Amino acid sequence: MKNRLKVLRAERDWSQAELAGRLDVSRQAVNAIETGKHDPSLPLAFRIARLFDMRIEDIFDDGESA
Amino acid sequence: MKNRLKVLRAERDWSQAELAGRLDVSRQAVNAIETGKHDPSLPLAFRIARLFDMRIEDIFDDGESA
DNA sequence: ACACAAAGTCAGGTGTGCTTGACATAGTCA
DNA sequence: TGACTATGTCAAGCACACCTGACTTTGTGT
Repeated sequence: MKNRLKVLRAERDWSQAELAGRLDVSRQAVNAIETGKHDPSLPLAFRIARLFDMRIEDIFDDGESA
Repeated sequence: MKNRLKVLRAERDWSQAELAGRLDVSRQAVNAIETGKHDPSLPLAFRIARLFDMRIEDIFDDGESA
């Protein structure tokens, strides 16, 4: 599952630790999602989408055509 | 995490087993999601949204105000 | 009463999302 | 050089998302 977390974070000039704090998860969890090691849980995906005021589908991409 | 799976399924007159087949998961997985015992993984949430041609946020509700 | 389909549930197992704590590396700056 | 920040990574552990297989319950129809 690809995602735009790193870009969205860079646009706001946040560190991984700063983003982790805003999402109430560990810094390692943010890193693992950004580097593609894990997909977030659905509740965490909701928190991420809400934080950036976007839809989940606009942040994450599971690669299926349509 | 609340969801509208049961209603969407009823609108199409599908059994849990039929929906499970279309999502490529077990019947018990569908049942657990409908009865609120589990949240789906993000990839499964994407498959569900795609199957019903809706956004994830229109099917699932994590209860946060905005 | 009987058969059947759908739904719900349980046990036992596997894989993963997330945790804390620790450590390595690279970049910046006094 | 030495201190500090950001990032990446590892290990060990916990909780949960899924699995198969089996069983019970409920509703429908003969």
